[in-house]
Amino acid sequence: MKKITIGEAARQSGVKVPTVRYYESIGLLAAPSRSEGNQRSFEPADINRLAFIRHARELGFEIEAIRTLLTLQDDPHQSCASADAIAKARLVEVEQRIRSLMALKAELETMVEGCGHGRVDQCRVIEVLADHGQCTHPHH
Amino acid sequence: MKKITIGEAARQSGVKVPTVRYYESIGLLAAPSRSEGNQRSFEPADINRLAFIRHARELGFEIEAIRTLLTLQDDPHQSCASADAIAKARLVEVEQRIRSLMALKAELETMVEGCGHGRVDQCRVIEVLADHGQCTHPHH
DNA sequence: CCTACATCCTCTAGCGGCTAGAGGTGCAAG
DNA sequence: CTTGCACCTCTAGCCGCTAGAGGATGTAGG
Repeated sequence: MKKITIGEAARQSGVKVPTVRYYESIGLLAAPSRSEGNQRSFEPADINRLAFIRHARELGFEIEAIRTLLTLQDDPHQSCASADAIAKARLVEVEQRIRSLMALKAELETMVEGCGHGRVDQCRVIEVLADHGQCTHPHH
Repeated sequence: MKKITIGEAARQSGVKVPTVRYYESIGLLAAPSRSEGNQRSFEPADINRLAFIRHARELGFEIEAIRTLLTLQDDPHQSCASADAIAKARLVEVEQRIRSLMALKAELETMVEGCGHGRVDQCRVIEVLADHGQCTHPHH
C-alpha cells in the first residue's frame, strides 16, 4: 500500500504533526505501523480519525469526551444515547458560555463608552474593575 | 492595626487562598508584611487589589493585561489610553468568541436534533463529527 | 555514489493559571 | 495542655498542546 507519512496525515487532517504524535501518545489514535527506518506509516482510516478528532476539538469537546465518541464510532451497533448525551451536555455548556459572554460584552461596552480618554483617575475602565458593585449587568 | 490573615483576605476578595499566594509569587500583589510567626498580614488596600484582579479575571483579562491595568491604577495621573485599548481589544475578542460560539451552538443543535436515538450507525452526532463537510454552518 | 536538505524520530521542558498534596508551624479556644 | 484549624513552604500535577535539542532517515539533484 502507499505509505502515508505523518506530515501527509497532518496536512490532510488539519492536525499538526506534533499533535498527531501527542494523540498517539495518549491513546486517542492507535500507534500506526512503522517503515524500515522507524517512521510512522498511516492508513487512510487514521486520517478520518484525525479529522474526526480535529472537528470535535473545534466544537469544544474535551479529549475524554472525544475518547468516548470515538469508541462509539468504532462500534456502530451500540446505542447512540451516550453520543447524544455528550453533545447535549456540550450544547448546554455552550449556551451558558454564550450568556456569560453576552453579559461580559455589555460590561466591556459600558466601560469603553464611559472612558473619556482623559487621565486614569477619571477612567471608567479602571473604576469599574476596581468596584464590582458598579457592574450594571448581573453576570459572573 | 488589625491584622488581616490570608484567609480573611481570601474571603473578603473572593480569591482563593492558594491563588492569593500565587498572585504574590508572580508579583501581581506586593508581598505583605509578616506576623512574628511568619504569617502574612494584609492591608485593606490589598483586598481592593485582589478584588480588582478577581473582577478582571472574571471579565476574561489575562494576567499580563491585568498587570498593566494595575500599574495604570497605581498611577492615576497617567493617560487612560492604555486601559481603554486593553478593554477594547478584549471587547473584540469577546465579540469574536460569541460569534464562534453561536455557530457552534447551531451546529450542536443540528446534531442533537438529527439524532434518532437509535444505533450509532444512524446517529447524526457521530456522522457530522466524522465529516466536516456536513457542517451546515460556516464556523471554525 | 555523494551531498544537501527536508522531514522524520525521541525526549524533555515549558506555556497559562491555577490546584492539590506533603510535611511542618502558629495560634486561639476549651 | 491539648486539640484542631489555619497557616507556612515546597513540589508536582492539571489540560492540550507547543518548542526545542540532538540525532536518524528519506529523497532529489549532480
